[in-house]
Amino acid sequence: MPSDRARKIPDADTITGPMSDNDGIDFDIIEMLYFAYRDFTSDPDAILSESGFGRAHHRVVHFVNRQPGMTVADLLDTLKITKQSLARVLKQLIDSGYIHQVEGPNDRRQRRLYPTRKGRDLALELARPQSRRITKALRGIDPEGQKLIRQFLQGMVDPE
Amino acid sequence: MPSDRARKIPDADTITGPMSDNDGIDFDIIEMLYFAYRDFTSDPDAILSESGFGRAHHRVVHFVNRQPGMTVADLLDTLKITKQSLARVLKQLIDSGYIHQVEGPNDRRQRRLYPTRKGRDLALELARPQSRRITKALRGIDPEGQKLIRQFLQGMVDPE
DNA sequence: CAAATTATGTCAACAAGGCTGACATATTTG
DNA sequence: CAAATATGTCAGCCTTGTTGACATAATTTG
Repeated sequence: MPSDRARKIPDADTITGPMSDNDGIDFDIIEMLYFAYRDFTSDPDAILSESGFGRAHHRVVHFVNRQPGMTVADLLDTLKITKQSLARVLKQLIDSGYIHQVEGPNDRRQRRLYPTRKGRDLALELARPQSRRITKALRGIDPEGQKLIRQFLQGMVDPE
Repeated sequence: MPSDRARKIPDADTITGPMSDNDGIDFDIIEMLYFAYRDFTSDPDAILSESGFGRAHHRVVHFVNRQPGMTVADLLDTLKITKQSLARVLKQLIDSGYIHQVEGPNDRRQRRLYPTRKGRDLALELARPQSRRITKALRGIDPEGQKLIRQFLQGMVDPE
């Protein structure tokens, strides 16, 4: 049932020319970033959906494995989400044995986060296809070129 | 109320060593992609939230501006989402005058999508901060290097 | 031409993962 | 002791994805 609001002919306020890199805006890179990230996350997403976890769990597992012993506050700073959002997924990861909490050694209010063996294994399993994708994309690019790519990606991040 | 399940001392199943690039996995690039994309989308997100739109609207406005006259099916192929998801945001964009539908010239079932002036302006406004960010990240990288970056990003995308 | 296929729209329900606001508790700090 | 800090939790809301089912108009096919 195509909507009855479709016109037969473009009216005066219908733009027909494509937006292209002419305007000094690099639409190609903008789009490539979108597609690259979409596919980059698709591999772990597929693995996670089997365990009933999602992308949010992936991030938490990843960063806790990268920096075991980090506090909840560290994680909130890294992810830039609210503690209520974090609490939901963190609780599930703790309850299902992927992450342990340890009382802070100096400050007993803190909950230091550590992966379990199971948590480490999951993090590695999720990283593997992403690493494969990156390796493939870097194929044929020499170390200098790879350094430029890192520099570019780093330059895209807001300075802290 | 720190949970009563926090241990005082890491037990046997607590991994304390960080996951690092040793395992042949490039965790640095994995993380940089996450941070880069997060910040890359933050600029348009901030603009959109003022108009009551979200990231999904951004994508639709972007692609319709990139290829005016594309059909709904084209858009579904590009975004790889379901038509029900698309319908929600597309309807809002049409109702608020950012996008027009025109009956397909050969196939009258089709709804060709075109931006209005307002839609084009929005797409450009959203692209501008992203373009600025890219330009900044590319600063000091010569054309050959920029080509490698494009090659890398393209290589991250699944072949169609 | 009748039947099947295609392009699109729509209703309903559900899930993930963001958000805000408010409040509670334990611990540390001044 | 009072204030600040680290964390947890309840309740509700929003966006944006999902599935399944069904409807309509137009085109294509046998």
